[in-house]
Amino acid sequence: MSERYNHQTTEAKWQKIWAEKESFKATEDSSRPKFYALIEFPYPSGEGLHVGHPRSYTALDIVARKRRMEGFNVLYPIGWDAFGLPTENFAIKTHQHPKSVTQKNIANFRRQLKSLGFSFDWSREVDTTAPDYYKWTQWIFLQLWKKGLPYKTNMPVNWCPSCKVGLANEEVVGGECERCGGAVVQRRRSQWMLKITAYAERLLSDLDTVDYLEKIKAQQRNWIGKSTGAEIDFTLPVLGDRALKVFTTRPDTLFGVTYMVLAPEHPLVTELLSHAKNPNAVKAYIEATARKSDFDRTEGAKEVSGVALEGVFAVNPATKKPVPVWIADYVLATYGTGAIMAVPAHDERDWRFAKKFGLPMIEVITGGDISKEAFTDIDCKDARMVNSGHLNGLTPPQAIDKMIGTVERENYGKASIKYKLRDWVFSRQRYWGEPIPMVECPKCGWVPLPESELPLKLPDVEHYQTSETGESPLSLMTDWVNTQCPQCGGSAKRETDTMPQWAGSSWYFLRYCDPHNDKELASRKALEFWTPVDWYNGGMEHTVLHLLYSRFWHKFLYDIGVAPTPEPYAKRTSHGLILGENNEKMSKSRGNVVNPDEVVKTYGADTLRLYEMFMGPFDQAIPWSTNGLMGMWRFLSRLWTFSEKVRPDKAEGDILRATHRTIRNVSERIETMKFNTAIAALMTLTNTFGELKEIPQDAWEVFLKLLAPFAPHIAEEMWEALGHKEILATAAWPKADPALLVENSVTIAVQVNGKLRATITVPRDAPNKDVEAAALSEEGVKRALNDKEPKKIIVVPNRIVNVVA
RNA sequence: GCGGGUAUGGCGGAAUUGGUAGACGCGGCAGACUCAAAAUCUGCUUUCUUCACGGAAGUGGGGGUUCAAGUCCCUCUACCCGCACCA
Repeated sequence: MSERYNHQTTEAKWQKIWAEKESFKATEDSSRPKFYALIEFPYPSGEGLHVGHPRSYTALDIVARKRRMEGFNVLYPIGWDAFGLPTENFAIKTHQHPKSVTQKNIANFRRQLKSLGFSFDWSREVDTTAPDYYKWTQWIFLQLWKKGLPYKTNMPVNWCPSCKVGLANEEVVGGECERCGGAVVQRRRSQWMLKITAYAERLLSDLDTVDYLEKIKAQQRNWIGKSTGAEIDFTLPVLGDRALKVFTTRPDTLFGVTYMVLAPEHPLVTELLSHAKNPNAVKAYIEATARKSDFDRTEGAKEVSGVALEGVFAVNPATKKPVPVWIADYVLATYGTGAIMAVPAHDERDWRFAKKFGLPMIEVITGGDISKEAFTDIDCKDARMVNSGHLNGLTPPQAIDKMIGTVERENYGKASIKYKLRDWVFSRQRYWGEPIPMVECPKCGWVPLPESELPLKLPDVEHYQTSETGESPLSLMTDWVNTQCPQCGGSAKRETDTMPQWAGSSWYFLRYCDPHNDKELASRKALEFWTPVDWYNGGMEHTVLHLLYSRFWHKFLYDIGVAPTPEPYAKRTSHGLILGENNEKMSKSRGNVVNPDEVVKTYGADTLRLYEMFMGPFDQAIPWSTNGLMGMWRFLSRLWTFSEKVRPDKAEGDILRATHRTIRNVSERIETMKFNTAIAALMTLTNTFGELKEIPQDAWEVFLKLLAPFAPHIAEEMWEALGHKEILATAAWPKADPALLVENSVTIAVQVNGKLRATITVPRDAPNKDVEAAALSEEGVKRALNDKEPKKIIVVPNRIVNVVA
């Protein structure tokens, strides 16, 4: 063994050995329990790997390596989520084909990941842009079509003028494009939609069956946004008593309704307009709101606006009295029924609106002061119904139940549930995505491609730029677009929009189970063997959309008998961001980006892996520290010198106990993702070894096994130096002996009136009397007692003595 | 506004879940080695006070429960993340 540790040769050596031995290849071997560890497959950008990627990959690599040593049959796969905008934009800018850009980027990512020594099964690599992969993405779309889940509709879409692409609501952040940060405008366009709302209830309730971090579940619930209440019909005399349907979560306040509000886009508005005395003012208002972006509408929330439909009234079904009808943009066309009953006394927005326009208020719940603010505390002790006919005297929750009964009995409404979740905008006017396998025939309408024609390959095109009108680049490929209707054989046109990037990532974890299958998405046998994913780790930025979309697709695949389980991921955790050294988000423009290649070259993959796990709690954002990184390098260099001190002895006494304590600590802390303290435990044992002249080999071997998941290369090298022929990666994980976890004697604290005055060392489980006597004979205790008699002595065995004086 | 979270030395952070606050690492200081520097090694390193022994204070602020509180309860403050005119 050379004196100084050479990480470059050692790391290359072991990476080669693992590859040659196929040490991490997963097989469907049912003699051992399976474990499926999953990380979010990367988007292979031109910038190369970010130091944030290895944080997640190392964490599950540690878990995967530990599981293998524990005897599990482990699947830890990797692939590329390679369709998408940045590549396409880069290709346009540099006059290359997106395909070749993608291939280059993948090659670079593959090299970088391999240099970090992750125990991926490289034989199962998938690439969402490969035709034999997206064939199955398209196949899933055809299955969705059979069940009526995709539909095409003309709808306002968020349009990013700079990316020239329609965006899902989820991709618009604060009125700006999530990708480029430019302002988003509204356009009307025909778009493919997926009916994810049909799965809203199951996506919500099945969260109870999975082990996700609580905050992830909370975000999913929040996004789905379930509200229970009632739909109530108000009749509109001007339209011959046709109903204006509203949704409310507060049917108890029905007697407090003083006006109605329709969203400007509500379908009844046009008809009602002709009955209003002020049609021009109303039209002007509607046009003004149409010009506003969603962002302006919500950002201007403090300034309420609206217009009355003068002369138009709706009849409150509870009181039979007419109330005026208004139009205001604080009511959203896209939620509920697009219309509300306004109860200004008990709703903050209605209260603000009524104040501004001088509309009346009726208090129907006591307990607040509605002249100052809306009273909305439904669970307030003093809250009782008033001015509400048969509801008077009830608490609001009682009144809600009773009113729903009344509404249903008297037949002007029904109990109802609404969700915030909206259908998924599934088409993009871009080139670099999966073609949607649909054909539009003038006679037959939208017709799916037969499955035998899949994959529908992306044609090569000269220009990738979206046209100014917003059509996909594929629309310019007339040869490709013009085709025959699969149903009637007549001339027809292909869909030229492509799928969003979310499509390929919604099922990739299934493909890993059987990545080379050309008959099926994956064989039922392989899916039954590997799924569900046992542990999925990824970033918080994907805990809403990617998780929701992939759960949706998975549930659908379960329904049609493809996936064996209703939920794809048994457990989901998240890692925190790695910030720049200046505590800001890493970015080129801030000049604080750390390049993993350089770290690996200078300090080695093991140092990087250890450092990223040690830098702080795994789920928290944490700034990079080059000094901290060097500390890890010192730790490994120091370890290296210990090899010379190893003697073929058996550990005894304190060293044996320290070793077993470390086994327990490291084992537990890997499972709870407390990697920072797991490494601290390894360092503590290292410090113990440092004090020894000779290190017993059995203790040293245990240490190397514990180190192996974290710093696999150096651990293998030192393991081999001991004369082992089999690699460490497949050695057995050590078990802590409970008998060795307890000390023979314990040092316990002695307090006087709760303050530490001395420590005493006594035999484990010594009788309380002996412990008391030892405590009282301590100088520090005597001094603090100052000749006073103790009133009471509390002894917590093996922990603490507190003398109360 | 709603939901989730955080607050501990100069810094990143530990604390067996109510029992010796500051593990581990970084940084700093002193010493050894060296012509010198780097690297390495050895010690010290919460603050105040004391020549010293020792003592006092201390986990964002205030209050409470307890023999005992970073940990439990009440209350206030600050910051971070997500969602947000969602009826």
